Amino acid sequence: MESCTSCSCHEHLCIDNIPIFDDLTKEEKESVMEASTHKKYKKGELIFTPGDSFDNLFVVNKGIVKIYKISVLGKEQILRILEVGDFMGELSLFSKTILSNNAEALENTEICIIKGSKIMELVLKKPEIAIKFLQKYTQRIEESEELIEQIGLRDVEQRIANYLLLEIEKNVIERKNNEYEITLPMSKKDFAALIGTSQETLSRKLSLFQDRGWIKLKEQRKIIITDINSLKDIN
Amino acid sequence: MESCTSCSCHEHLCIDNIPIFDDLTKEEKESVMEASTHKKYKKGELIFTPGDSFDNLFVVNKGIVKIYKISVLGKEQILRILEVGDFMGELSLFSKTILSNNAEALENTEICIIKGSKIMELVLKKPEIAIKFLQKYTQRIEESEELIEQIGLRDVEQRIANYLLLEIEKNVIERKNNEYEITLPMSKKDFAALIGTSQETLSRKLSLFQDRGWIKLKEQRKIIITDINSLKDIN
DNA sequence: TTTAAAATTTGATTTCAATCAATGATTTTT
DNA sequence: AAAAATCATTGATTGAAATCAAATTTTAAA
Repeated sequence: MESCTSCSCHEHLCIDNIPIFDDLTKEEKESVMEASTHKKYKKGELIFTPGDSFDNLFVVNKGIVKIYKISVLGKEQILRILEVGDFMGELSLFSKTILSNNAEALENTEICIIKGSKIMELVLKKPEIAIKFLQKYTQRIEESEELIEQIGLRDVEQRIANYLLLEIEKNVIERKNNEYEITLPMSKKDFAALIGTSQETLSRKLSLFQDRGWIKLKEQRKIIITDINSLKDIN
Repeated sequence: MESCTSCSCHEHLCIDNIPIFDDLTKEEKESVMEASTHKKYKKGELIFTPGDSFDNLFVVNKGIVKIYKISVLGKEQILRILEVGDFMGELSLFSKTILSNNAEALENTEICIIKGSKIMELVLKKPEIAIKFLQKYTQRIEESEELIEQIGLRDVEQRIANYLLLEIEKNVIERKNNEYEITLPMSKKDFAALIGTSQETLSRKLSLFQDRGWIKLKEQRKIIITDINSLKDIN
C-alpha cells in the first residue's frame, strides 16, 4: 500500500478500523481503499440529511457522529451514536433507498467514504463478508428494538438508569469499591434526545438521582455511579 | 417434489411464499424444504418468548403474528406484525443471539420452520441470496427507525393518521370518490400497542376523528377514510 | 340459544413529562 | 481577556395521555 504522504488522511487506518473487513487480504483491502475517499467535518457540521442519496458506506475514522430524526417542531430523536469504526449509510447500500435520517458530527470528525459498488463486489465475491454485514445488521435491528422498548415501555428514570448501566458495561473506569466513572460521549442535551425526553426533564432526574445518593454529577459530561444496585432496581 | 399427502401441511407453498427465495432453482427449493418442518398455532398461542434460542427461520405460511415486547407492568409494545410470507427469528440466524421478543399468533397460524444451517449454506453458496437478506434487513431497520420516529416525535393523533395512510398505500379497497376502506389486521387493542398508546386513548381519538368527519367507524376492524387530506395535514 | 369471555367505548381523575421562562455555568469565539 | 454563544439547571405551569372505573358491544364457548 502506498504510504499516505500526499494527503493529510490516513488511508491505512480507515479500513483497519472496520471489524467487518478484518479477514480481507492486504490486496483486497488496498482495492477497497482505492475506491474510497476521505472527508473532514467540523463539529456541528451535517454529513447528510433526509433526501440525500448516496451509494456509499461512511465509516467514522475519527470523532463522533449522531444519527437522528427531527420533527417539524424541531424536536430531535437520536437513533444512534457512531464512534470510531462504526459506519452509516448502509441502508442505501444494498437497496437504492433515499436516506431518511440526519447525520451530524458531534466533534471534529473524519469520515472514510467507500464506494457502494466496491462493497457489493466484495459481498458477491466473498460470502463471509456478507455474513458479517448480516451480523452487523442483526445487531442494528436489535439496538433499534431496544430503543423502541425504552421509549415505548419505560419511564424517564428507567431509561436513564438503563443507559448508565449500559455505559458501565462497556466504557467504565472503575474508581474504588463499586464506584464507576462515566464520560458521556455527547452533551446532556443530546443524551436527552437519545432517550426520548427533554433536556429539562433529564436535568431534573439526574439531580434527583444525585439527591438519592445514586450518582454524583461532576463535569458536564462526567457522572460517577455510586449506587449501581439502585439503578438496577428501578429497571 | 413429493406431493404432500401424508401430512396436512403444504410444503410446496411454504417456500414459494418467501420472495427472498424466488430465484432458487427447483432443486434448491426442494433441498431447503427438506430441512424444514411445519407447525400450527392457535389464535393466542405463543410461538416464542424471550430467552428462547433457536437456530431457525420462521416463515408465516398462513395467519398473522405479532412480535412484541412487554414490560413488567404488563404493557405491550408491538414491534411489527407479520403476514403471510414474512419471517421471524432471523436475528438468531447469523449471530447466535438469544431471542428477546415475544411472538404470538393473532389468528390460527401455520409456520414453516427452516433450519438455520440450511440458510447459512445457501447464503455462502449464492451471494445473491445474501444480498436479498441484506435488503430485507435494511427494510427492517428502516421500519424500526420509523417506529422510533412515530413514538418519539409524534403525538397520538399523528401516529394514528400515519398508520391509516400507510394502510391505504398498500391494502386499500377504494369505494367511491376518495373513500377508502381499511380492515385492520389486528384488534384495536393491538393497534394501540403498535403505535405506543393505550386502547382507551386510541378509542377516544378514533371517535374524535369520526366527529371531525375524517373517518367512519364500521365493524370492529373496519374503518372508512372519508377525508384523507385532513389525515395528511396533521402529519 | 344462552352464557361467558373479550373487546370496545365513554367518563372521571391523576400523573408524568413537556413547555414556558429565567438564571447560571461552560465553552467557544473574537 | 472579554464577549458571545451554547449548554445546563431550576422554577412555575400546562397539557397530553395514562390510569382507574364502569357500561356496552361483540365474539366465542357451552
